[in-house]
Amino acid sequence: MNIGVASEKSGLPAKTIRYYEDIGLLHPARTDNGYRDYSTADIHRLRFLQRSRSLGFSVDECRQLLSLYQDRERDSADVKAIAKAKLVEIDRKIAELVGLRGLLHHLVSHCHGDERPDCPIIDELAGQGVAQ
Amino acid sequence: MNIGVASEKSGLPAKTIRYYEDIGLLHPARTDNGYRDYSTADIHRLRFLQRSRSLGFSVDECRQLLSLYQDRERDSADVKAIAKAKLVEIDRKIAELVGLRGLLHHLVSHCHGDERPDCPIIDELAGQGVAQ
DNA sequence: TGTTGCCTTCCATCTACTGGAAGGTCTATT
DNA sequence: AATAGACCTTCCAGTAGATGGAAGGCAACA
Repeated sequence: MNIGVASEKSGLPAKTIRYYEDIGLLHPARTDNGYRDYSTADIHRLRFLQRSRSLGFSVDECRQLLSLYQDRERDSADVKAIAKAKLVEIDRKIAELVGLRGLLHHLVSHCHGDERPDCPIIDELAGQGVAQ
Repeated sequence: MNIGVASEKSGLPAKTIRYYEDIGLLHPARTDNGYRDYSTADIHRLRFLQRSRSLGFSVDECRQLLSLYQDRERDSADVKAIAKAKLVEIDRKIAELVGLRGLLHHLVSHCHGDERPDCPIIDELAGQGVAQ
C-alpha cells in the first residue's frame, strides 16, 4: 500500500513516515516503480509510533518499546525489565493526566458568568500573565 | 528563589526554564545582582509546564492551558469551550495510555524464559527489525 | 584573597520534524 | 497519443523546542 494510504491509516504525515524510515524505525518494501509499499505490520508499527510519540515518549524510547516485541537477541529477563520500567512510566503519565483532568474539570465546573474560579490551586497558577 | 532551586522544584533543567522565559511563558523577577528570582506562583507554572509538556502537549497548547487560568479579557464561555476541548484531548490521551499499558502488561506477563510471547497484536508489531 | 559553585548572556548544536523545489509515475479524460 | 492532476521520489533548507559550552560576573567560605 502506498505512503498516502499508510499516512491516512496511521495518522502520521507522509513526511514523518519517510523520516521514520530514514532513522531506521521501519523498512517498508518497494514496488518496481520505486514507490514505498507498506504492509499491515508496517501500519501497526506506524500507529504504535504515532500513539507513543503523541504521549510524550521520545523517538529513542519508542525504538526501545518497539524492540521489546522483536529483539530475539536480547535476554528475556532484560526485555521484561525494560517493559516493567516503561509500565511504571506509563502509570505515572496516566496519574498526571488524571490530575490535569481534575484541574481542568474544576475550572470548567466552577467558572460561570464573568466570575473567576475561586480555587487556591488555580489562584496560584494565575499569578501572572503569559505572552500570546 | 534562584534558578537552581526552581529547577529542582519544577523538575525542569535551568536551561529550559530560561528558554521558557525567552519565549514569554513566564516573567520571573530579578534581584539586584541580576539573578532571576522565582516566586511560588512561578514554580507552579513551571511544574504545570513540565507536566503538560511531558504529556505531549505542544508549547502553544501549554500557553493556551495556562491562559485558561488568567486571561481576564477573554469571554468566560470561550474559556470554558477551550477547557472542554482540552478535557476531551486529555481523556483520549488517558485512553491511549491505558491501551499501551495493556499491551506492555500483556508482554510482561506472557514473556517467560526464552520464549517469545504468543499474541496476535504483538506478532503483528514484530513484523520486522528496528535499527538500534 | 583565592577557589568553588552558581549565576549571567550568547552562540552553536541537536532532535524531530516540516516545507518546498525539481522531477518521475499513474490514471483518467480528451 | 497526449495532457492534466494527483500521486510518488529525493534532496536541501527551515522550524520548534530545547541543550551544550564558552566567557565572564557574583557569593560564600577557608
